Amino acid sequence: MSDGRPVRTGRRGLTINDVARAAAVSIGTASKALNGTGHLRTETREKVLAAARELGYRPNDLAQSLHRARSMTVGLITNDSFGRFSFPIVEALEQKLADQGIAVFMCNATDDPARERQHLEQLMRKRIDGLIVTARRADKRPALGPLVPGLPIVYVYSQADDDSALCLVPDDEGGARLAVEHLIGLGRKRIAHIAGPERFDAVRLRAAGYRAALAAANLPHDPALSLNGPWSEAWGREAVTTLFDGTRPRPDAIFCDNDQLGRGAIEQLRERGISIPGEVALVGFDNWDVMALAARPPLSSVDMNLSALGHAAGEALLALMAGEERRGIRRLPCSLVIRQSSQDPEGGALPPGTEPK
Amino acid sequence: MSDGRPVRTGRRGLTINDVARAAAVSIGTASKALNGTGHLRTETREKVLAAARELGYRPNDLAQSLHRARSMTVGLITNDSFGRFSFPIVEALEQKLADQGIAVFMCNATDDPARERQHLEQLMRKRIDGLIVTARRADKRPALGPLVPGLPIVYVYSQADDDSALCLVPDDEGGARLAVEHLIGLGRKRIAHIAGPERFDAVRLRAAGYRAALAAANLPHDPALSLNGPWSEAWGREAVTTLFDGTRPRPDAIFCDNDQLGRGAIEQLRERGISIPGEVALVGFDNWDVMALAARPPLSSVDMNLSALGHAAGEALLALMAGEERRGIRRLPCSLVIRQSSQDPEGGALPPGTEPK
DNA sequence: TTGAAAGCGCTAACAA
DNA sequence: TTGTTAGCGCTTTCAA
Repeated sequence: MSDGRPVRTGRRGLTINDVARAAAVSIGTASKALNGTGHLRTETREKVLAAARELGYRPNDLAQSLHRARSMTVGLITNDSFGRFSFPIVEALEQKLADQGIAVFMCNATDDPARERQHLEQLMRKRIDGLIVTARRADKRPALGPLVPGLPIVYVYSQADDDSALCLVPDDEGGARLAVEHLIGLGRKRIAHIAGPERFDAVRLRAAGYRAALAAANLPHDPALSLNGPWSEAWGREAVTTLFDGTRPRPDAIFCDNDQLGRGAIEQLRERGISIPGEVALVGFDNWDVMALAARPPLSSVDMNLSALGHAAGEALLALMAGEERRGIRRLPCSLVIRQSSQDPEGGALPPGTEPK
Repeated sequence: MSDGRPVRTGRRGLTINDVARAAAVSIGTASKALNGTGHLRTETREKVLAAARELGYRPNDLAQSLHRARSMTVGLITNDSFGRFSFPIVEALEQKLADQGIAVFMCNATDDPARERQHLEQLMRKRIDGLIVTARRADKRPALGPLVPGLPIVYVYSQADDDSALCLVPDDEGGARLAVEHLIGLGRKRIAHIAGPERFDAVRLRAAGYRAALAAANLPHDPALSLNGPWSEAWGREAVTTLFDGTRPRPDAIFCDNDQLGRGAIEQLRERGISIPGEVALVGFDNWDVMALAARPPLSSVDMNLSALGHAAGEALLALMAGEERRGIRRLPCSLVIRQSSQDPEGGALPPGTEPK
């Protein structure tokens, strides 16, 4: 085994050379055996494999990448201080890529463009094969593409101000329509909308979906029933107070732009002794279980299918990396999770595109 | 510029060779200039740097790592599929390491040992310089060290069943003591404890802290005031119902093992018309803002300082990577965030180790 | 079917 | 102070 040279020291691992020597073959042969390439006698191939296993050999991806000009890594730049929305996305994404042997560098930029640049620079030095960019909300952000021409990029839960960019976002409008159609299906006629801050793209889209659903059912749209405010439970409560202040006909259903608003609304209704879903049915947005399930009664909610979004993002990045051309904004469907707050008391059939829970 | 050889094709970047040629120096000189090593005339150094900038040269970390046997990457294996706890940790950690030019591979194992092994294998092939392991709860897990001898590992918010492992966790016992001492400081004598499931290490430690604080103040420990149950708001509500069922003297304060329990408790007290903090003061655990702030009144809570934990983990990993020896369990201090649910109505001085908010 | 050798882009030891 | 060169561990022609 010893050949007169100094013993390998430090954390340096075994090389393919060691395997070749142990198997008494050339290094080229060992490489072919290990990679399943070329034409080799089965016997030789197995001899090498056995030696590798025996020695506990682990190929060095760094060296491999150097040669192949593919690092089998991608970068992930996130601006959601790693929250509730990006995590399910990232999780699915990571899984999808790991299945292809691709590892993900995680970088948090926390909305600091300088930090983002710095990360991008680092990632490029590591020769990433692709990049995922994700953010807190689906509003436009400066595109990264021009900084790194040729690098495949997918924006997910995030949109770039560049038509040639590929962006994956939930279909907010469709999700809202789903919710409101469901309420209409319950026979409700006066459906209020407790909405988030209007500067959010998602908020405007959900409002559009709300109005579209009303229009499709020939229900009038009463602007007095749409209230915008912050993303908080407190606003959900306050909005209910306003809606039920007696100056206008009471709504018989409420669509809320997120589950915190929904929960606040439910609490306020409960305190006023208004029955749910009897007098007022509710649907929230996000399907954040910790909120939706803790509400009394549990809150129906639109699910953005973030895992599916992450999965799709992984798939899209792989496609781009394979040389495929993709661009534009893709809106992925939401689904509706029905809980007690909007349960049809009659137990009627569910509208299509929904799932009971 | 053209030297007769074929034009560089594909996504292959510029090499140090290109820079050297552009600056009309040798490749060795270029390397020294770029790395700030060796002795070079300032003029030459700047000429090289200028050429590099001009060309938009980015060193190839892969090649560099191959040579230096340091990849400047670390792996992060997480088992918290939920993210709420690990994210603040990971965020701080990533930042700490990025500052040192180290990038983090994020791997989600979702509690599947096979997946974890697979990830570890991948990471080793990428020649990571270190590994962080994090989990959902501070319970013991099988150590990874034996699988990858010599690799620096830090367990954070997670403990390995191996004395030689380095584990960083929040000081649950100390945190609980902080909370209960605060309640005692408010003059409360009968302090209940709404606890999580007993199989959790953290739950047992918090119970110990609770008892320790009582003992230190010479208050009796009434077992009837300690109730274990699931981590849900529903259990928080139910526990209050039990505590106030009239069969025992009423508590005048409650310490809850997390903020969901705390919020449930507050809601139930509110429905019973019991004033907070007047009749009953409360403190929760986790300082999960979305819960603590939405409660009425806002819930005081123990903060595990997860960012500090992440920062410390990064620092510890760097130390291990630098060859330092560290082992054992380190418990990092929690702090107390006081809100209305336990605000001293008199506005007295705060006990030490706490922060108002 | 196997072996030899030229590089992938970079660093560091040694020469000049 | 600068240039030359031998690798780092691996893949892939091209010969044998």
